[in-house]
Amino acid sequence: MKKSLADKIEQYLKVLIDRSEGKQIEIQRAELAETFSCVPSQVTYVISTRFQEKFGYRTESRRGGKGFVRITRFAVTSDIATINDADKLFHFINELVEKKILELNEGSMLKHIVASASSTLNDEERKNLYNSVARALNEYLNLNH
Amino acid sequence: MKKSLADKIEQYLKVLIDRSEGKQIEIQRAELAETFSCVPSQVTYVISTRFQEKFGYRTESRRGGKGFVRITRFAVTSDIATINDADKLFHFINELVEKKILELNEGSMLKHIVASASSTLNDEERKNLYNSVARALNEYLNLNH
DNA sequence: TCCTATTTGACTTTATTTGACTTTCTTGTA
DNA sequence: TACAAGAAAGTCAAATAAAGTCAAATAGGA
Repeated sequence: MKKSLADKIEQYLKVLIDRSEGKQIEIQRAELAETFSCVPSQVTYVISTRFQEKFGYRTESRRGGKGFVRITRFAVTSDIATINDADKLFHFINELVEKKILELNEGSMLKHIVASASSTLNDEERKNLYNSVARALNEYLNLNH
Repeated sequence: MKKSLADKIEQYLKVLIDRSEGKQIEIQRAELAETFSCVPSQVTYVISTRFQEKFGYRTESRRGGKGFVRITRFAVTSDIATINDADKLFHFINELVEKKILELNEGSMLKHIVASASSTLNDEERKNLYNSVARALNEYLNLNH
């Protein structure tokens, strides 16, 4: 995938978080913008689109001198309950692939299973399936990683 | 039969997929249209008529800057229709692991997901899930071995 | 001819990038 | 202590980049 600037900044931050103690980092918006030669609001954009609560991140910040933006990842697991459509589930699976927790092929396989299985279900059943798979996958990963 | 433009684009994409790692490619619609000197919606047309689920392809996309269209192929086959309960499916998975077609942990993951996810589904949904997983596995196997 | 598949293009929706302006802190100084 | 200056982050809207939709026009085959 051709990476947009937003994608690169996202990836950079995720690596920092991965390597951090406590899955938490503090950055200075202006400094990060400097690093990527972009305007500071670009950083705000990335944070507000990619590090939302529903993706398992929480952010805090402070303005003024010695200001900062703090990003905390809470266990990948805690927002599983909200996965009830194909987009969210696929997003979840894609993230696992990105993080190298799943292989590309494993991700493809899972996505196919879901797409295939859901095609004969009604809306209610489908939601159920998406959520069940997300829970089950998460459960499995918790046990094995 | 004279090849239409749509046919040529289809063929081109299939070659790309064949040569790709993981039977998955990402293209930019506008760029491909440029290559074939046609309007972008022509590409959309090709993708929506030739790369459907029923032909063994799945697509995802993103609009906006650095957007893309991702096409993934999974092979389609048909003689696993009989797998419709947990025992048969688990037996099938175990065999694949024994034959070293699946890794031990891949097998575990699938069994876990299936067992766990199926517990919240009704009978009809459950059968569906078992069969879908069997099919997906078979496809996975066709692609990678 | 009639039907279906293809081609084209105008318009829509979504995502990203940029920058001007606003708000909120911290710190130094009277 | 109060206040002004400066440092950071936030907001918002415009500009740009890509993909999607839909329907009209055209081409090709039975």
